[in-house]
Amino acid sequence: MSTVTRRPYAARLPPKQRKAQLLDAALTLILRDGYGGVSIEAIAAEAGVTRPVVYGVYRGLGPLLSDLLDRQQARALAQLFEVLPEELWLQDAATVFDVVERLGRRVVADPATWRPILAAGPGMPVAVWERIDADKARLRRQLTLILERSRADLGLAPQLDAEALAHACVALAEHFGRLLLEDEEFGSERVMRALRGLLPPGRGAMRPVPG
Amino acid sequence: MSTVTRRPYAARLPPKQRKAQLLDAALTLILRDGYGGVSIEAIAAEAGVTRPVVYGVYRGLGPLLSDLLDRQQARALAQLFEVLPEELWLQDAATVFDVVERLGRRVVADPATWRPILAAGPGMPVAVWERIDADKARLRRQLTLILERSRADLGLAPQLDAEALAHACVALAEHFGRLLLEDEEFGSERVMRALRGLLPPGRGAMRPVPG
DNA sequence: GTAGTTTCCTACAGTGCCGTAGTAATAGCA
DNA sequence: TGCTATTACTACGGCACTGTAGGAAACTAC
Repeated sequence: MSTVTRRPYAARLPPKQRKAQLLDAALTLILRDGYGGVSIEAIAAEAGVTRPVVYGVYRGLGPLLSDLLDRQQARALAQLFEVLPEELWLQDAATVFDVVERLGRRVVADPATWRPILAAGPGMPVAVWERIDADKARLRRQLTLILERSRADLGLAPQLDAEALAHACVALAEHFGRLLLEDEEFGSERVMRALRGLLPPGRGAMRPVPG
Repeated sequence: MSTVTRRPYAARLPPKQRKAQLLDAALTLILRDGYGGVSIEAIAAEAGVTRPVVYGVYRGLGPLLSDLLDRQQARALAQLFEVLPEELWLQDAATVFDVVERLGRRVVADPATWRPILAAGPGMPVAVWERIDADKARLRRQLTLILERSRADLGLAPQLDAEALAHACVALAEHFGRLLLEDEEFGSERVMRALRGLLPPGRGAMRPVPG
């Protein structure tokens, strides 16, 4: 009479839904424990399922994370390029600030997307880091073009290195984005106020808006 | 006749020298493979020694890294606060640029110290990250004081958030420092030229130096 | 209700690293 | 030359995770 207590069956799901659920579980883990706590084991546990179930739909942790990255990347880039479309024209300092403000709003409105990207912190797997790094490079290229186009209107000196400025902008965006998400001392209103102070008559070689 | 091949004895060292050697080995690993490859196992191997030797002088990986951090932190902070002493007075834009240039020179002159700090990348242990984060906070505090003191001379608007500006400066310093060390496209002369373009008449709400 | 399919679980072998107990080699000194 | 302290090595048990093989449950359709 050996009633070996068997684990109760988890809900049966078709592969597609199971995949989505596993990605959600992985994201939850990342948000709660950081990247360090991510493993097949942990993801399975978080989803209330055993490891073989994970191997049933993903060949391993790499492919799973890659899939998660695809999803998160799509979400993040959509928000980003909505605010920074290729044909964007920064006609004056007010426009610049508007862009910054809208970016900030996206970040605080959707922390589940942005925290794993901005609050990189320690323990991030190499693959993830490389992916994010490539996206930052892409963003910089786009921003460089935008800045070149808006150079005259923003009063940027002709010899100014637009690519370097793009580097600076992305680095600052990343840092202040992180501040928005992580720092309790810097609430979003303070960050925005500070940026307003740093930016229009201050940021870059920007001349005050005439009129 | 069982000649079980025994590992040749490594040179015998007193604890103090052994410690130094292990720290060097750990640093080498970090520089070569990134933080991801750091473990007692790997450090011992890098030093040509077995694990128990490591446990003989350190209670574990944590204490070892902590000790390494002490050493590296001292080196880094010494360079940093030499350029940014507490009583520093940023009397004009030229002084600002001078500080930036000197910082850049330190970084490229001592990559072994700065790469593990700036080129954080993935896989960094939490303890290391927290330590570096705390140091950045300390740097920001000091910079905030310096900026407050120099506020009038730099023509910073009275309502400008000096702490936020310090955040921006440290983030930029970090990013361009990394660029100096890692990016082959951005050689040190280009980074410096770009910073010169971004800074004096551009950075912050800085008025051009009169005269 | 029974056969077939899908989905899940248990169980095991394998790997890499940790930490420690016990033993062997070396170096310095009598 | 031998004795002793110091320092190193071997060998083991343990943990957490990985992947996979094989069996059990649950749905589906007839």
